[in-house]
Amino acid sequence: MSMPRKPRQSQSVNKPKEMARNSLRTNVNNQVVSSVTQELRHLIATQEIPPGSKLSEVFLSEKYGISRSRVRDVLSTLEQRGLVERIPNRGAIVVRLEISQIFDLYEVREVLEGLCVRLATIRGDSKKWQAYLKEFNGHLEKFVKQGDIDQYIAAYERFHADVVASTGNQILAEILDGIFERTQTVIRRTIILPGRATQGLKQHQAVLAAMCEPNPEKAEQARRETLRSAKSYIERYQKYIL
Amino acid sequence: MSMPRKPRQSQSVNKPKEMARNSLRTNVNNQVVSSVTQELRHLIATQEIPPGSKLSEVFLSEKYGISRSRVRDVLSTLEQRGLVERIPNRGAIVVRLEISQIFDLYEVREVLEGLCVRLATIRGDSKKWQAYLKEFNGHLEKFVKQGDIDQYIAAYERFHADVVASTGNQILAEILDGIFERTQTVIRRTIILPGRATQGLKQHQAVLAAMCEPNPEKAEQARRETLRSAKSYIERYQKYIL
DNA sequence: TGTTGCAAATTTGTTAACAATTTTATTTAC
DNA sequence: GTAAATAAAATTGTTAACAAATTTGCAACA
Repeated sequence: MSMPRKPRQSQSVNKPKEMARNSLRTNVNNQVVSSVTQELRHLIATQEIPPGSKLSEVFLSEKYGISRSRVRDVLSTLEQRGLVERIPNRGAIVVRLEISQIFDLYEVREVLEGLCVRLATIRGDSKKWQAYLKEFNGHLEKFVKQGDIDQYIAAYERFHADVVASTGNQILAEILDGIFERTQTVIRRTIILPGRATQGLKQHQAVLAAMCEPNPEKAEQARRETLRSAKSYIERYQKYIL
Repeated sequence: MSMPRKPRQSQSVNKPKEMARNSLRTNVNNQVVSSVTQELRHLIATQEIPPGSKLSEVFLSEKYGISRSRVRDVLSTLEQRGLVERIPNRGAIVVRLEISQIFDLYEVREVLEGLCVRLATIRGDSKKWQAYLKEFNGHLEKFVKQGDIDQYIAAYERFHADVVASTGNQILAEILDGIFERTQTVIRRTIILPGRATQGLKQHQAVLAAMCEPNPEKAEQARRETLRSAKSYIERYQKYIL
């Protein structure tokens, strides 16, 4: 009734010119643009570019050697991901997370991460979780006691990525990714609060133990408890986090 | 460390030229672009533009009277929302939802909608839920028995919007919105399956009863049960839905 | 008939120039 | 000196023209 062409039936069997599908020029340019997006996402998430910073179009276009139009595409992406706010005729600035939004994000994160470990327990390989549990009980505990937070975080992030992948749920993965990049700084600031790393480790161990049984519901509950706990730390120490 | 300008301290108290902040031209154009986005989102979500349809840039630019660049902005937005797939040099086509993605969406939806009613029960006005319960027990039941599905859906959507708003969680609202527009057709096709509307109504009544008590956890569990039930209907009748 | 090759037309991707707005710098008046 | 007015510079928004790729139409040929 309104569209130019109806859907096409799934193409004839052999595709004659599949080779040219991803042409050189377009592909290279796409790659550049998405790598710039990737880099900016990272720099903003880690606050290497702090909230409130202005992202100038000409500056970025010169820095990354792409045209201003491409930069605008990047900024649109960042805007839709909630990392940047664009004010008409005044440009793009890195958003500053309100404390209320942090709590909102944690409420959502709690149920999604809970779902995550439940599905991973059901669908993932139990032996894998046993290996992680060993790691968490072993040298990770030492790292935490020694205050080597970076090692702890790195190991945890590997585990987490593995859990998400094990769910086999792409939608879930994407949503969690979006939440993660908005809470990354908060997470890192929470983990260094007094007693938090130790408590967090203990809670992760509980989650892993449930995953090994395997007891999906128990793992889900344990994971949710972890996040409620983190949230209450943020509430208590919010002056130091923001 | 790398950016052109550091964040600016929150402006001096009086803002001299606030009037011109949203200038006419920019504002009008923004409005047009976002209304086109809005319309296309709706047309795709309701499958008035069916999956597989090609969205031609020149066609859309002529139809809506905007330049091709603006159309491309719209298409980027639709792409990021997962409604459209863009193939380099070949254009944008409306995505066809895989059955596995539908299940993924329902898994996520289950926990998020559960969270939703729990928070609404805690934070919303109990009297409001009592009014809805009355409506659901009264003439909505008649609508379902008479097979007046449109009335039923319309009433339910009003209730749902109210629940989401009552959570006061903007993040949750946005994510659910994104999920909703991708599952809208599935929802409408599920509701007309034999016995589904009646069962669904009964389950909604159970949710509302729990919200009236008020018993947040019970409401959450009931809501999740509703979605598991819908999901199993989809599994059983997937041949008729896709 | 149908299939291969080629040129024309269409469509998408990109950029550079222009327009509109905001910001900064300078001048002027008190 | 301070503040308002004004001009210049810088920045964002938009479009139109160009480049590159894909699709289509049409012969030529088996």
